[in-house]
Amino acid sequence: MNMSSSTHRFDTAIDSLKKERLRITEPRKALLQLLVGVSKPLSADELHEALGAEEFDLVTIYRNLDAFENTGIVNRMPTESGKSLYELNAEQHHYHHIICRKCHRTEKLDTCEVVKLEKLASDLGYSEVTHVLELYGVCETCR
Amino acid sequence: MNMSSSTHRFDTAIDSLKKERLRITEPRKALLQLLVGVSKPLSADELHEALGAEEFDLVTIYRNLDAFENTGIVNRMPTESGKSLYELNAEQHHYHHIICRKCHRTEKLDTCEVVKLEKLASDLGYSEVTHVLELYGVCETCR
DNA sequence: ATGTCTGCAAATCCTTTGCATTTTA
DNA sequence: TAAAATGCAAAGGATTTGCAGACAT
Repeated sequence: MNMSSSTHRFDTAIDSLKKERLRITEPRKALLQLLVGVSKPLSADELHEALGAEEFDLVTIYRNLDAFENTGIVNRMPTESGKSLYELNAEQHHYHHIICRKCHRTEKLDTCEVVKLEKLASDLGYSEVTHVLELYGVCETCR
Repeated sequence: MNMSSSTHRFDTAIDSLKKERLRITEPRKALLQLLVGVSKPLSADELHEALGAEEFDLVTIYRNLDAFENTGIVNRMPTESGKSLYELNAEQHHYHHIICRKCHRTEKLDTCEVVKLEKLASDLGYSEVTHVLELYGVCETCR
């Protein structure tokens, strides 16, 4: 992730906020800055910590992640453990993750083979079809 | 789902319990009976309700679903809403669901195209690879 | 100026844990 | 009868809500 690409992703996100008439506040800027620079999905709590914890309230993080999700800026994904992870919605490229059950190491898998299933679903009459797909396993170092 | 197939699935599940030295109790029999006869994944709470609610404690449902998951009798899947759904593990046939965001109607999609991704993950050195995949959309009647 | 966003506190929802009692094998 | 499972009560963790004050437009 080089600087100009992060900058671009940040600007794009800010534009989305403006288009939705959402205000450009300090917490929102900081959260977006963080999200564009990060390479794996993080929980609300991890994002809160990464921002300094005392800086902004956890509730604000939740509310903004929610707002970001609604405007399509971030993707939320529920995990095996029941807690959700968030990542910037990389429109350009759709991928999934493999997550180690023990150390929670996370790596990208840069293919998405679910297109056929989505087609099946829309053939059944469903619209706005999206999916949540995560792979779980035990990584080499944890085995 | 005809009677003999339910019966068979029930017996198979009971056998798994015996093999794991888990005891065959009233709540477990009732829960399995329910699970084999049901066609879509249900939450712990829904299962509890379906069993009569006063019959057994919700905690018992949770503990048994957990035990069943560990012995491979049921699959647990986290959902967009943060709550988990459970279904009998149909070893014979792997499939996923499409869930309506509004009415929560659930239908099976009888293909799984994720095999390639799992292979990718094991090539990365991960073992015991499994996945969670759910599709979300808005069904015809809700649109 | 006004409607939106924030922080704080408290509530809610789902799930888990502790412990005394009952039940299964 | 010993180990495991249950029920009840209470704790826990993640997320949401209410409301008064602060801030962006």
